[in-house]
Amino acid sequence: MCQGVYHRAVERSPKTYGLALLFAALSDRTRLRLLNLMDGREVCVCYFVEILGQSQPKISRHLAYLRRAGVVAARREGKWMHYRIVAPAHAGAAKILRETLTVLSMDKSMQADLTRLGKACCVPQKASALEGAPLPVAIESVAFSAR
Amino acid sequence: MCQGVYHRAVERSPKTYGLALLFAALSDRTRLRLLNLMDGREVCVCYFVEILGQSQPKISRHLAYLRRAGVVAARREGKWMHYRIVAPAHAGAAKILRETLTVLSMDKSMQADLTRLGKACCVPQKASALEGAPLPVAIESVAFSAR
DNA sequence: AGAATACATTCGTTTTAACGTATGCGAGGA
DNA sequence: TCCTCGCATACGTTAAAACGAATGTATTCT
Repeated sequence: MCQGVYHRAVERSPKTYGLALLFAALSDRTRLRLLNLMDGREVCVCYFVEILGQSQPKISRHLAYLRRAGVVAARREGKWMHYRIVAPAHAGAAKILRETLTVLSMDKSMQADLTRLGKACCVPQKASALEGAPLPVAIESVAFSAR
Repeated sequence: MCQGVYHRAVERSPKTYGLALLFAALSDRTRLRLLNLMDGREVCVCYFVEILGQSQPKISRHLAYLRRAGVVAARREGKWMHYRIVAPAHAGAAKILRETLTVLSMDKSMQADLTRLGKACCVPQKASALEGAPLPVAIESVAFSAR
């Protein structure tokens, strides 16, 4: 408990602070990379760790931040946790998030992340850490289709 | 010197970090209010202090943050400093900033700020602190017209 | 039941942000 | 020239973010 901007946002003025909350969630490169990977699909945590090449607790903490900000939701499937993007309650925030995802999709390094996700899924033996992990699943229709 | 996200952004990876930088700039309610007031016009600092009802150093520091983030620019006119929104270098950031301004314009508290700005300009004697202060000037054509 | 797997959370530390207060500085005005 | 005004910046404090490392917790496997 006690998460900086998040907490200040929740306690104080009701209006527009939801927006500041969204922006705080988007103000970290790791979180932007996670969101980009989740754009249009539901992804298992182990893929994030593999693709971003960063520690599992770090990934998990950033996902928790996004979850508290109302930007993603989690679903358990056996041992695995799947994360997906959800539309924020604030309609304006939802618009901005969509715009952001579109902008991210044009970034070269973000495209590279997606490429690596594709490779990790098609050639799982190359990433031994992903043996048996459930593949990312497209969820265009679920909640927050891109574009 | 040494400004958190800003500095990390400048030093590290070249790509997409510009976006995280923009989002950091937008992740504060006071800064969102300032940007909303500057949407489509150039505004003198004294008006920000008057309208937001917050200390001058606080306003000034937030304006400096926005300036370092490449979101606003300042112009001196005698004793007064005028601030205006400029398009960020990153094209995607510019799109998102425009979207954000549009979303802000629909917020009730942001509209209230603009109303108070209008009143402060038309009835300067009511706000004695603004005697002689230069009026905000529309700058639709300059750099970053809304919508 | 016990071990292993896949994540989440906690702890302690370092970095950064936000703020009030005080001070500095440039541009008129007396 | 000194003084004031409008604003920027420095200082010190408090709160919060980010991280590595360690630990906790479901779930599955044997």
